[in-house]
Amino acid sequence: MLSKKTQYAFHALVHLAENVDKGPILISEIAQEKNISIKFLENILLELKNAGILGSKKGKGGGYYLMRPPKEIALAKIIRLLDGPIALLPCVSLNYYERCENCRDEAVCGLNEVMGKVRDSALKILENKTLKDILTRG
Amino acid sequence: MLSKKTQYAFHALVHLAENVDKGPILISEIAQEKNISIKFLENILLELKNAGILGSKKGKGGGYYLMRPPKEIALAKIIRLLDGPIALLPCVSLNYYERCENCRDEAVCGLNEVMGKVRDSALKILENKTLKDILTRG
DNA sequence: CTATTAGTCTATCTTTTTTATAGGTTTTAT
DNA sequence: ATAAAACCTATAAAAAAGATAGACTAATAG
Repeated sequence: MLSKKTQYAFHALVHLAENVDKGPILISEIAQEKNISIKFLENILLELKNAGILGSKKGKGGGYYLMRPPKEIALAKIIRLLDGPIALLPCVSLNYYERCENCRDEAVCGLNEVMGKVRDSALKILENKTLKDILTRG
Repeated sequence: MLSKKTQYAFHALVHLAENVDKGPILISEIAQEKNISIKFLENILLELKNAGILGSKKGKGGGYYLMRPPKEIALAKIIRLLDGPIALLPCVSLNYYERCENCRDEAVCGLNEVMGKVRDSALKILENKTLKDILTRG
């Protein structure tokens, strides 16, 4: 499961994407709209900003905004940033690989092989779907 | 990521599957072979037994054994038992569903839709691949 | 130039989950 | 009887998740 942090990030990003035309959006507005603790959200948005995904403006008329169009922000990027590995096992993670401590040889480990396939099938979606794809429909 | 508990369970089950012909297998043998804390493993095997996946025999000549042939034990079942939901969000989980607290209507939530697809693609593999498919190859 | 607004930064705290251990109990084979 | 081995319950230790606090900095309006 994704952490609350990542779940909140997605909802916040959706709100920002749905209001791109309105200039910077207040943290407090997002918090209220999406039912998220404002202080917790503050940290999350800051992390997204430090990763170059969001920009911000201080003072009156300030707030947060997307640095790129929604269709250029892949879901996988957000998950990896806030939650870490997408793979189910460290030994099949592309970005957070760790050697398996419990098997002799990963090259012939069937678990490794199957979990690699699960990772691929998840990535096929998460690398290609973007913020644009998760906006409210209808 | 799967918990250590679930990872250990898979490795233990593989060992049991690869030794089905040898009668009951000692916890201590599995622990040594797979490099797992024996006491931790004890709890895990007990849980698998209580779920009907393993059987056991006490006293001399005792140990654990599979209750069904490896090809009838789906990976999804093990994960759900020890780790809980396979889905990335509570609101798309089939077995551990919880309503989304952060969106107005799941029926039109794009995040819900995409994460549902990720769940389906993972389940397509995890429901169909069994213990037999993760035995050491070659 | 000062008051207000709003993000920035860092630290801490609480709770929950994960991982692991301890130690006695029961069952079974010999 | 004895020894082997699983059973059971409790607890502890460590890590991660979730949340909050408060002082600081930058921008804007007047």
